[in-house]
Amino acid sequence: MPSTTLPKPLAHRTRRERNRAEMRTAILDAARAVMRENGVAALNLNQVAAIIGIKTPSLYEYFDGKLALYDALFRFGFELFAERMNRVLENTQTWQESLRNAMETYMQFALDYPELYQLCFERPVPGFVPSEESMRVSLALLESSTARVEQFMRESGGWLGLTPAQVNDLGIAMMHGLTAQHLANEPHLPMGKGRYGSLIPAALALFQAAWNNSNQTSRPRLHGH
Amino acid sequence: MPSTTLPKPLAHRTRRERNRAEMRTAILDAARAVMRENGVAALNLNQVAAIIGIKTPSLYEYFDGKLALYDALFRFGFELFAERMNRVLENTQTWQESLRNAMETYMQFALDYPELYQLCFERPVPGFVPSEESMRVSLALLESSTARVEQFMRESGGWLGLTPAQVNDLGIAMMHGLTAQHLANEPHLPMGKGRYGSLIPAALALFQAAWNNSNQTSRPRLHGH
DNA sequence: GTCTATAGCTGGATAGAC
DNA sequence: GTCTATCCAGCTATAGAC
Repeated sequence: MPSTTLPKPLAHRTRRERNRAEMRTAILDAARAVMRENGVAALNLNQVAAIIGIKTPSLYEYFDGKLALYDALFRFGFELFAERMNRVLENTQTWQESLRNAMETYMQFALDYPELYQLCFERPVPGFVPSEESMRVSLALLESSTARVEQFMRESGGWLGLTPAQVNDLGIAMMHGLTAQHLANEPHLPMGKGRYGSLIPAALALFQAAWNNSNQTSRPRLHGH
Repeated sequence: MPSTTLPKPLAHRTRRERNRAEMRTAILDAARAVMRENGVAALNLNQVAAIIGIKTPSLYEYFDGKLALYDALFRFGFELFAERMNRVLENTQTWQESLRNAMETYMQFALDYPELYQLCFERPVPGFVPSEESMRVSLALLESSTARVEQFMRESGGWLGLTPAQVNDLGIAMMHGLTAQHLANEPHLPMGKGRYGSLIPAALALFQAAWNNSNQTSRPRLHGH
């Protein structure tokens, strides 16, 4: 029968008929599923292979080993995060908007991709050192963030006598603290719900109040109401 | 020589001449050393045994296994932390003092005992569930903390319209965020130094400013200057 | 590229002599 | 209580046939 020489429909193609790139993403997806189930540190190549229907040695056609897999995931995670964060900050006008968007994006990322969040921001894998390229992404993000704070502070005056970098770090600490506590205590609840998940507005109010206070004591109020 | 029948000086006694309680604490100490070196998740019974100069099977005379060891360490860590925290909060008068002491104690504990801090507050061990007794210590601490905040808020009026529990959680998140970032980035620096380690005063200023702001907008200022 | 087979290692835990 | 000897499981990684 000549019909067997026709290409099968996409939906019927098995994994081993995919191309290299598709296989790599399939492997990364499977690895993420395993990490979500067992914890990031308990990534297991046998399980990964089983999920996508191949045998463990075949993985080595696509990745050099377990650490290479971690590295690819780390990079992927940071790029995904940076993309989200930059997109969301791109068109914000006020520092209130920026801070709010940053906090919500950070927590939402942790909820959407807990395995990537833990790998990228909590370093739970002993002996794993991320590649330099990933660190560059991280550094660039931090710098643009500080620059943004600096810009806002130039426009609006002092802020408790802190430098822009300090204000930025304070925001990061708050953001990370809320997210870490939310993930540790109520990871099943969406952002906005639960003991810590609901506290982003409160955190914003904290910064807002401090800003109000700083601006009315450090110099004359220009726009009282 | 009859002198050999005399008891050896304490300093010369080998570990196997100690009693049961001493052995248990020696094992726990060795386990902590291993966790500090390899990471909390990479606790290894062979290494533990080697450190105190016994063979691995002998450990089972004192602990039922690896998980039992984790559990004992978790409990020990939480009791140590609660003791420190309660002692330091006992005689504080103002909320400023309390918050400052709590933050400093939390970060100092993380620096003094990074392995216990990670085990107790970051849960890096897949499959390990702490015992109920330890959780009771944790819960009691949280309750007394919230009660303290409630007391302060009764005396000084509203706080950005937040409940005492919310204010408490906000403080915990800030405290945890600063500490986690400090440990992740500059664990070698003491408290008060470094990007995040130096930000406790800034965090206090943030809460102070918010308190000022809240109290002068929600009701007339009684003691202006 | 995928497989089978297997090497090689690590590490937790047990049996039983002393 | 401590040891030696050993088991067993799990996992990474490689060799070599197909």
